Amino acid sequence: MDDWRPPDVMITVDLVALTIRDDVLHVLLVERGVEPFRGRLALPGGFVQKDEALQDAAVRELEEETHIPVNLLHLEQLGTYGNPGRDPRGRVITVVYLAVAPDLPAPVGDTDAAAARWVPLSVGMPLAFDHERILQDGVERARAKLEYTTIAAAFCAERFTMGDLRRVYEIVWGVRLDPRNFQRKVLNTESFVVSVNEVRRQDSGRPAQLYMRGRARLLYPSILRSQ
Amino acid sequence: MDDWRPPDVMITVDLVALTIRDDVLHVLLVERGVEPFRGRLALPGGFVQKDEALQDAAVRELEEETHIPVNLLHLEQLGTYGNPGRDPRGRVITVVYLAVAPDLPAPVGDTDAAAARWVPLSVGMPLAFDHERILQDGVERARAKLEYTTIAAAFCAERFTMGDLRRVYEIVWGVRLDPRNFQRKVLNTESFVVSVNEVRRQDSGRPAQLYMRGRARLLYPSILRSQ
DNA sequence: GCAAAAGTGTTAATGTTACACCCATGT
DNA sequence: ACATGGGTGTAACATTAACACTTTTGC
Repeated sequence: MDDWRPPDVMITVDLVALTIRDDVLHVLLVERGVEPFRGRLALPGGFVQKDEALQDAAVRELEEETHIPVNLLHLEQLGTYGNPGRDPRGRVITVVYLAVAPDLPAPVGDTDAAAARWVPLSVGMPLAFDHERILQDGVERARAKLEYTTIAAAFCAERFTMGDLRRVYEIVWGVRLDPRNFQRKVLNTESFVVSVNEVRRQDSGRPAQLYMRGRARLLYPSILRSQ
Repeated sequence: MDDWRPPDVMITVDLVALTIRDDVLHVLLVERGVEPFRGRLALPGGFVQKDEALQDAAVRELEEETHIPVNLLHLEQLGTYGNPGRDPRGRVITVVYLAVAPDLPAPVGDTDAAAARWVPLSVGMPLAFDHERILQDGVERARAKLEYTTIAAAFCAERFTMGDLRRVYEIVWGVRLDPRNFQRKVLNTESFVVSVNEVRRQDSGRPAQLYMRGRARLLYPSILRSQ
């Protein structure tokens, strides 16, 4: 028992990064350039570096691939996946973070082949490793958290209208919500959003009030999925 | 970049195991026999073995310390803690599982000093490593999940009364719940509990109907903490 | 009979849903 | 003028909270 050494393992951090683009939920994916699963799409990620906190590694990976300001991001730990055999190269345990980001105008200059890209989530595409399962878990987490947290605002730009926020719920849940009841619920929740006292003109219809994210992180009462 | 190797890390699995004993929430702790933190209380845990799934490691550790039948346990991943510096021996990343168990009569024979023991949670006792923070997170997770899952039944023995179940909520949340409203809510939730058609006499009062856990895992509507 | 806990029923307050209606813009 | 989306008000309905009351035991 004295000479016993723990088995060799490797730790990676992977990301389920979600955004809404053109009214469709998108996930950030990279195309693998090396075996195993060469050419297959995979969640972005990489090894945790020496003396690097897990969440810092997630932020670093995300900044390498996107250029979204960190203050507009929602980032939380999703779970850890470590089944033996999930990576043919050996025992690789991955700590997965869920990131929710607004759809910002794409930064210029990043067009090399290895770069990550936003892929619409609609189709059931094959991913490398156990990433399909992880992606499923991430989407389900986001869906669940819309109900009782203010995570929906993380899908919106810094300033957004009530319609923008409602559209997040409608797209992620795939349902229709009554705009009038929705607005009342959001405004009745202390500090979910704060008014900017400014309006935004759109293609049609009356200009909409603008809001910013408030301090609140939890919603009570929740915004219900059923309706 | 070709010769780069991922940094050395060690993976452990730790447990926040909770139960209710004598109407007080208890956590399973071990007294450390070696440095660092020798003599200090710590969460039970150990290294993940080669080709062992993470949850299997958690079950193994729990069975080594307690002898609770696995089918009566609730077990879920709580989170992964990997800040550099959390363990003075090197980079140790721990995947923590939350276990909820009924308070079974203690098995005979296990009385050696290194064995884990149930410790009442009331006092703010110093724990080894970052285990205080982890324990806090575990208790908060259990508190939150009482609202919208059937996890409360995992604190109860195989057969339990409505009063037993209500007492779980009252103890874990530290509140009083109306027995009449509570019973109605539980019975109105399909498959939260199933009746055994048998009663249990107690020290005083009318004998209570017995129930077993149902198939349901999620509660809708939730059981509210406020009231 | 009395205390204690289980269990049933009723009412008031609160929250949710559905929808009528007005507002401010582009075309 | 009309279409479109924003925004306000209200009534029907469902859920929750509070509590009066009965049941069944031990002492």
